[in-house]
Formats: sequence, structure tokens, C-alpha cells
Amino acid sequence: MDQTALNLGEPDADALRVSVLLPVPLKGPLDYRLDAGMERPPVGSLVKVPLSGRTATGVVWPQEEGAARKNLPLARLKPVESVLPLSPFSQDLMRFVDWVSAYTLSSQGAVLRMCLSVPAALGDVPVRTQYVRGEIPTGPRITAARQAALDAASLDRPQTASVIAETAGVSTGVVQGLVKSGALRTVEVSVDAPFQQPDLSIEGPDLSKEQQVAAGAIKDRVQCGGFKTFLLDGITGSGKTEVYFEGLIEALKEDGAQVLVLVPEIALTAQWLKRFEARFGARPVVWHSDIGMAQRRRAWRAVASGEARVVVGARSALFLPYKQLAFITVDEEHDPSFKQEEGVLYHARDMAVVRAKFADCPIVLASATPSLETLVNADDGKYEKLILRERFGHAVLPDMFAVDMRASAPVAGSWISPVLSDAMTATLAAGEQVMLFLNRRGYAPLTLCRTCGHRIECPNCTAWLVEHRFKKELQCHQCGYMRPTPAECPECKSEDSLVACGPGVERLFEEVSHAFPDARTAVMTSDTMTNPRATAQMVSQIASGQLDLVIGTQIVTKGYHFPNLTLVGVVDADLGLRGGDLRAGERTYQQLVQVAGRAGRAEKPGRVFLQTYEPEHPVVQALLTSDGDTFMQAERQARQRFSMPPFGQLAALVLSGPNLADVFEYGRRLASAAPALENMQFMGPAPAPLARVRGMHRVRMLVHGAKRTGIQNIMRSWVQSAKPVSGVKIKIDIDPYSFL
DNA sequence: AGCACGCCGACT
DNA sequence: GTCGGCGTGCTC
Repeated sequence: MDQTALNLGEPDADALRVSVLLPVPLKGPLDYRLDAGMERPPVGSLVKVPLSGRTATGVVWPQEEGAARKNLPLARLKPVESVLPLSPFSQDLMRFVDWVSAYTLSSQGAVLRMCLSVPAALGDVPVRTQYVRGEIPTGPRITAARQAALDAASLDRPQTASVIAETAGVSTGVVQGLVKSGALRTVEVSVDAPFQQPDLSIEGPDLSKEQQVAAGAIKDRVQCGGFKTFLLDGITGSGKTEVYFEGLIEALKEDGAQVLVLVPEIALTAQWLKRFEARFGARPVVWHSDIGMAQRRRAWRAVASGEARVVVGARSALFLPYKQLAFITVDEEHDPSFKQEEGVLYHARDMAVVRAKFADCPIVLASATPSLETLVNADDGKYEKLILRERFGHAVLPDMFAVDMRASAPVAGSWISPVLSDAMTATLAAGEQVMLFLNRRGYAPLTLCRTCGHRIECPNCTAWLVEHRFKKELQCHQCGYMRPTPAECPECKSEDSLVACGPGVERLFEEVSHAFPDARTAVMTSDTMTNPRATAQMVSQIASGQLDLVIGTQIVTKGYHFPNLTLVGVVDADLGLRGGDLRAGERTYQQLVQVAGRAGRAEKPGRVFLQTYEPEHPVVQALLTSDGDTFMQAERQARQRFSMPPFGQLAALVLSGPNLADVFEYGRRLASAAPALENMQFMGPAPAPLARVRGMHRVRMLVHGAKRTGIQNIMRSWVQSAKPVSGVKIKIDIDPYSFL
């Protein structure tokens, strides 16, 4: 070790000090020492460093300007072990990590972890030994077998020994012999195949006038560069995708530019990818939570190296280490699944706008039913609004009907009203397809005992067990607990006394099978679409007309285009309104517009029936009159009146632990430590609606403040000022979407 | 997040 | 008498 380097008196001691952010939830970066001979890695470099007895991979982080840091003496620092041969993080990614950390009150390390989510990507990529023809040596004899193998080998395209041997019809031993003599040259080839590059010369479809206007505005912005947010507000089937594709293509014309399309997890369907491939002549780099480890590594490295030009992914794709991000689209921007509800709690749509700002590039938020947050930003002039009012081609919006379930009640044990049933009969007779939408998996949401009234509950959660009759079991949709459906009441032991209460999609399937025995019917839920193959098969069966009737949960509301589907029945339009949180109305409206949008997407016009007990409800009225503007205007006024988001700000605290009294004690301590602020209210503690999950008791608190109060700082100092209770976990959710 | 250190139950 | 449970605390 170079002792002079450790001399604390050296004025340039800091020259040997590097700040490294690690993907662990520490307060901030840790300092490391550069050993003599090691060049200072540029900020953003990925480095291996020792961390409490093991080796961790981190990123060289910018030194905080100004604020004097209490530095550990150089001698106490551990050395940087090595610098990884990967592109350094871009400046804008590091700023983004810092910003997300500050906004969500998560540690920088926790945010960095989302960027480095692929442990295997950081190491060496496995290689495979392949061979090409080398110079012919003079020494060894060239036998017939050897000649065949040489002929089979290529001069420039490496192949594995077994492929060469097989082509030549010889054993791999012959190939090895040639390798030894130098007639075949060894090439180490990465097992990760390169990604296809998009072909920008492909002609797009003819765009309608309004599509051209919208695409033109986006393309202009891409050309002149810089940050700008667009709201692309177009009715279902209006061809929003084609519009933002134009923006992507324009951005890709710049050398090395990378573009990102964020989609809700379940909207990333084979159909969508096929459409993409047709337009770009290549598959995009796909990123979501359950791609395999090898694909993850391949995608991550391609993004980091700049090889990946187009990335399509779920919210976590926002944290990939793009080299040169030039354009972002958030498709279905209103979708609630963009809110991450575990770990770092962030909203991918909002964070995407911030990412675009730091990357200084345009971003498009696309939706047929934009969120109120986005609409308000557009009205305030922060976003530029682009509107598509017409369906693409000949398609028109479906006709909407409300079925008043009080007047047209189904017979007992049935969930389909006579009105809807008649419409189904007519549609099926015309050779067209029907979709029934019910956002409830399983057979029945509740099972109770007729004799003693016992309701079968999850042992770990405050939730009923849901009967799944196909699988003959009861499931907890909260924690995954399952048990075989019992024959007798678990409480009073009466036999044949358990009754299913309420409908699920499986029960609807049973009813439909009796009422329409000739219709070929399928159920589409996460239970029946467990893998891409099963999903693709079912989708192609519907698209090709091998199925007549589809019963589905919300999984059917996105990403699919079924040309012969002309009737949609919403079995319970009121379902999403119950529970009544802040956004229940908005969410239900958005969801039902999306479901309705599945009907009549091609030549034939569609019809939508909404079964409801509240036909006068504003959500139902908005759907019937296709007047979303008025509905959202009313929502907006209500939110404004109560200073709710986006006019005010919320933050939630969720306390959880195995002992209810302890959890409440922590809540009380927090409540008494709450600062007295004029423009901020502190509510709770109160038992959460989901009072127990996985055996943990849950208590909630809610903070409501005016906009731009710097709620993060207040939350941080507040929580720090209350003494924690051992065994109780605390979770801070800035801008909460779930109130359970 | 890991990983080690540190005090209380059922076993060789 | 130990092996081991995971609560608590630290990582440059």
C-alpha cells in the first residue's frame, strides 16, 4: 500500500476518495479509497467495493456540492476493488435517482436497486466457444472427413463444434482435430444474441387528418428537442398508438437515441408486439417483472450499451440505465397499475415526466380516459393536449345502454338480466361475439353456512376466502392462502350447508353454459391465462372466431382487438363504486370506457349493456351520453372543493406488525408528535380497511396538505420525532392511490 | 438488503 | 452443557 496516499495532511487527499452509492437502503453514498495505480473512475461508473464482509456493486456518485460532509479519514476507507467494463450511468439517470429518492422518501440506495435489478447483468456474460475457418496449416493430412468439416465451417460466421460436425456428417472429434492444427479458429461468442434494430424506412399506415395533426405536433417537438409533455387524448380505437409510433420513429432518426414505451403490465400482449413489429420491422426490447434471468441480463446490458433502441416495458423499465433517452410514451397513462405499491412507492407516470425532464426529451401521455391529474395539468397549460375524436377507419363508438336491475331483475341465482340475455341471443344468432365483463375472479366472493351463518375467512387476513370451483379450492386473494373446498361447515360441521354468495366469472360461466349451451365460451382471467402460450392461444381463438362468448375480468379490458366482437355486457357496473375512495368514480368510469371500447372496433357497430342498480349515477350517465368531459369536470370541482389531489396533496402512513396493541401505540405516538400546521391536517391512527394481512395488523394515518407545502420534509421530521415501537413497520406513501 | 453480534429454548 | 431462534445494528 502506498503510504503517502494515506497521508491525511495531503491537500489532494480527496483525489483518492470516491463516493459510491450502493443498492442497499443506506442513508446515502459511502466513501471508498482509490489504490495507487487505479485511475479515478468517472462519475457514474459501476464499481465493485467491499461492504461489510462481502463485495457489492455500486455506482460512483457525484459528490454533494457545498454542504460539508463529515468525512471518514482516508485511512479508514476500504479500497475500490475494480471498475466494471460497462457504460457509466448517465448524468440524468443519477439526478433522477436522487429526485425519486427525495420525493418518495425512500433511500437513494433503494431507488438505485431498481436500476441495478439484474445481479447477473453486471457480471461477465457467459460465452460459448464457436469456430471459423482459419489458415490451412501445412502439417496435417486433410482427410475426406476433415475436408467436409472445413467446408461446413464458415469464414466469417462462427458456429459451434456440434453444428459444424453435424453439417459435415462427421464427429465432433474431427472438428477438435482441426482446431488443434489451427485449421479452425476459436471465437468466444456471447450467448446473448444481439437485438434486432428497428427499420425506420417502413411506410406507416395512412393517418387520418387528426392523427396527422397530433403526430405532426409531436414530431416537431422531437426535431427541435427539449423537454415537453403531451397529453394524447383519443377515444378507444382512434389510433393513438400509430400517432406516438410516429414520434418514436422521429426520435430514432438521431444516432444512438433510445426510446421508451411504458405500458400497464397486462397491456403488453402478443397482439401489441405484433403490431409493433409490423411498424418497426423488429421486435422491441421487452422489459417486465417476469421475464427470465437470461432475457433480463440481455435487455439490461443492451439498454446500458445503447444497443437497445426501443424498450417497451412495465413501470420498472423507467429505471433502466439508458445511455441517451430521447423520447418516452406512457400508454394508458390513467392505468392504476402504474402506481407501485411495494418497496419504493412511486407512480410511474409521474416519474416518467420527471425522467423526461432530466433527459431533456419529449414525453407523450396517451389515454382514452386521461387521469384527472393529467387533465388538470393540460388545462393549466403545463401539458399540450392533442385530441383524437374519431375512431380509426369505419369504426364508430358503440351504443350504450343502461339496464336498470331493479326493473329488469334476473331470476334468483342468475346474474344476467333478461334484457342483456336477449341481446346476447341476438348477437350470437348473427354470428357475432359477446364479451361479459365482471371484475371478480373465482366462483363466488363469499361462502357461508346456511345453518350457523359462519362465513369462511382467511386465517391470516381480514378477507373472505373466494371459492374457485374449477380448482375445487378456496383462495385468499390477499395472501394466496388456499384450502380445498370443505364439504361441511368448518364451524358447525353441518353437511351440505355451505352456500356460495355473489357472482364471480366462474359462476357466470356456469350460467352462460346453461343459458347458451351451443355458444363456445371461455373464461379469461389471470387464472386461465397463466402463461403467454395459453394466453396467445385463447386470444387467437377469439380473434379467429373459434369462440363465441368470452367472460373476463379486467384482464380483457386492455390491449386486445377482436373485430367480430359487437356486444359487451358489464355484469355489475356498480362494483367499482363501492368502498368509495377518492378515485372510485374516476376509476370505474375509466375502466368501463375501456371495456366498452372492446365492442365494435371494426366494420360492425357495437353495443354495450351496463347492468346497474343506480342508473342515475354520474358514472353511468357519463357512459350513456359519452360525455366524459362533463363527468371529469364534475369530479374536478369536487376534488377542488375539498382540496383533494391534484389540488391538494395526500400522504399515507401504514403501520404494521404482529401485535395490534404495539401497532396502535406507534400510531398514537405519531399522532401526538404531529406538528401543528395551519395548512396541513394529520388524521388517524385508525385500523386499515384491510385490518390484517398475512397475519400483520395494519393501522393507517393520513396527512392532507395544500399543494407545494414540501410535504416530504414535514413527513420526514415528523416521523423522526416519534419514538418507534419495536416490531412495528412503517411505510410512507406519498400520493397514495390505495386506501386499503 | 445482507450479515454479524447477541441473549433465551430443546437437544446431542 | 451447546445449537439456533431471529431482534438489533452496521455497512465507507
